[in-house]
Amino acid sequence: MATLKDISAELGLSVATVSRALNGFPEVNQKTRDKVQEAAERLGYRPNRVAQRLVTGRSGMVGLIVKIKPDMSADQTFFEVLTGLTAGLAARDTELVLAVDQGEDAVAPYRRMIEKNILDGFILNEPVVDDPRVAFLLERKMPFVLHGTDRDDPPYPFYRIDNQKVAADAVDLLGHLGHRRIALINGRLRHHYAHERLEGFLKAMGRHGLSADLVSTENVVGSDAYMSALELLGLPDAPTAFVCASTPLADGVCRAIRDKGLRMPEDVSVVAHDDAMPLTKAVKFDPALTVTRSPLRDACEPLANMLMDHLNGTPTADLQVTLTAELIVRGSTGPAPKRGITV
Amino acid sequence: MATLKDISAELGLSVATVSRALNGFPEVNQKTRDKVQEAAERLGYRPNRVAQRLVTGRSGMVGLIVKIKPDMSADQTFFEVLTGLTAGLAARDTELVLAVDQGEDAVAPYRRMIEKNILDGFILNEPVVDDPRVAFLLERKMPFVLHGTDRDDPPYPFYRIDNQKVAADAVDLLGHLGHRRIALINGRLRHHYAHERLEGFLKAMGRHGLSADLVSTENVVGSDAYMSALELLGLPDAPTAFVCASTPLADGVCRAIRDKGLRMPEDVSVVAHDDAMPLTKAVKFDPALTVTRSPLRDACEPLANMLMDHLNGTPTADLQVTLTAELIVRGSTGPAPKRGITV
DNA sequence: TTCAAAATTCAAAACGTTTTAAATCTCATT
DNA sequence: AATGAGATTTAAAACGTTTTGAATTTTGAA
Repeated sequence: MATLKDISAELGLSVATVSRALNGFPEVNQKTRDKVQEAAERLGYRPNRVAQRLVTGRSGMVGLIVKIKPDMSADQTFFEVLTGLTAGLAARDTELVLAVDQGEDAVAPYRRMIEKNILDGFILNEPVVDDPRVAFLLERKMPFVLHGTDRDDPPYPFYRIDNQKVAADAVDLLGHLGHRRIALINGRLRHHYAHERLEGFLKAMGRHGLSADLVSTENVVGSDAYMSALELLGLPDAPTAFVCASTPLADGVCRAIRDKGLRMPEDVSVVAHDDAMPLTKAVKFDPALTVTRSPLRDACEPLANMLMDHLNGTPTADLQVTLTAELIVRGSTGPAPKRGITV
Repeated sequence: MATLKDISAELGLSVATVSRALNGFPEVNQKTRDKVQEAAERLGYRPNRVAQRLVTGRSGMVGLIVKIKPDMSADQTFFEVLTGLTAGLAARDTELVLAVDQGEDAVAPYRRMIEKNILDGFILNEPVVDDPRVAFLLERKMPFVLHGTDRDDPPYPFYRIDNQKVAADAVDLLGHLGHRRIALINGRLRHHYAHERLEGFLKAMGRHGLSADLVSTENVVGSDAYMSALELLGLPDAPTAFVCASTPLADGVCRAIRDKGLRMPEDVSVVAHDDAMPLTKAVKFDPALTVTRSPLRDACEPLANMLMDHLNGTPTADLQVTLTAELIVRGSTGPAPKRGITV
């Protein structure tokens, strides 16, 4: 493999000039630059990244630690995330190193990777409230970006959606349609996003002068949501609308509505948040699902770029991005039924 | 971050001695070694891998390029592979770098990674016949190990199962049970393993003096196998037994058998090869599936170790492993029915 | 023609480790 | 006390790059 020295010997130039010529420094003569580039091409020169990294102090690698949950099998989502991240990182000449979290202590794999001393930073996802990984990385001063947040006023770079607004938009839509009894089918409160959704829901309900007594949390999969919805629909003052934290949860809710002999949207309306995972497509629902939409895959490249910017010294304040999810009204929402429903 | 120089300054020793002490060289005085280790501990010394790699010429990273097929969603398998590989590599202080193959030319991502000049080797899987990636890596003299083979007499390290024997064992079992009309439901012949299975099937059928005219290839998913089996079962001289290349294919075959109003194993026997993927479990079949079994996840750690050995100069001949799959007889196979079946 | 300024190039240091070859130390033998 | 073998340590080179500070060449004006 040709080195800078080979090129410099070939052309009778110093290594420094060759380096600068190839790296586009302004102070090198155009003729020299041309010669150097030609020779580099001819000799098949490829910079030795290891040497570059030794001198720049960067490893050129960032870590992603994937948590393997025994119950869930990886869906296409994971590959989308992977594709997005590697694409974004490749554009900045950085590699993605993968490790596997096998359950134990959440920070253990991060500690291991840090001690190996080969990573410039991390990409974190699926934060829980006051995530211990976040605390650990902050303490060790290891750069990272978070997809989502783990607290209300985070001192680190993140890329998230406005989860309060997600819930509020859903409530506003349903409120304007005349619904008074609106239920929330939320995820696990250990996730910060679930907290935010709940808060947004409560505030919006308050603005509409509605009582927010129909709240179910800790729903993980569709069948949880199914059970929760069934129970809520059995109440004397049952909901006429559901706000769901995800499309899989909405799927469970829709099943419950059907099984109760109710129609959607005539009897009950449903709004869900849609991360646009390939498995449960909102448009595949019957009727198609009204959603707040924010494709997960859209987050990957920004995340990669933000991490690189962070490493290059961009101040944290400039790396805190909150997106607004788009509200897409489809067939699963309609005007509130004229009177209460009894089953 | 403490360096060797810091330790050497601290103790008034030379950097060389410190390095040797920490790396367990025999020529350093025990007292010195103790002092060095204590100081390293105290100062929190971690070797700078980049520097190590610059001098040793190794990057300490190997690549895995995952091919994303738009149709299939990743099953748990991928995570098992990932877990196995990272565990095996971590034990040898090596990281796994992931890249994504987005469809284009099969060798393109390998070329990209090679030109980046940061990988010591590759792990390849799912080879096709005369795999272009293999040809490319051989030509570039880039070390790799292959899970499976892409040709009959491979000049590279591999870890595979004896696919001819897989098919032969199935045929032998069925032959001894009195079956004369045995069908093969095979995968795509572009995969070398499918070739080998076919060859083993044909040879074994020949040994039993049976005509191997019931062969279906190019079955990718269960529904393909369903159609193929349906067609074969409609023939005048229909099969009384099926040999299937995988459990998902066996699932399709079983559906076809049921839909034809036939019983398993009374009317038709089924044997499949079982890579022990979590999605389609052989024991979940009714009756449980007779299989040749060879868990995919068992291959991961050996593969990682073989690649490391390969990098360390172990001759290729010592790194060509062929395992025999275990034959597990369960309820899906029984004696051939007394007379032919007509539907 | 001369000289200062600008443009360009250079030599050398630095990054943190491993490894080679040489130097020093220790200690038993003469 | 001198010798020499063995044990231990050292200085320095090497890996391939970037970068600093100095040196050289070129340019343009006086």
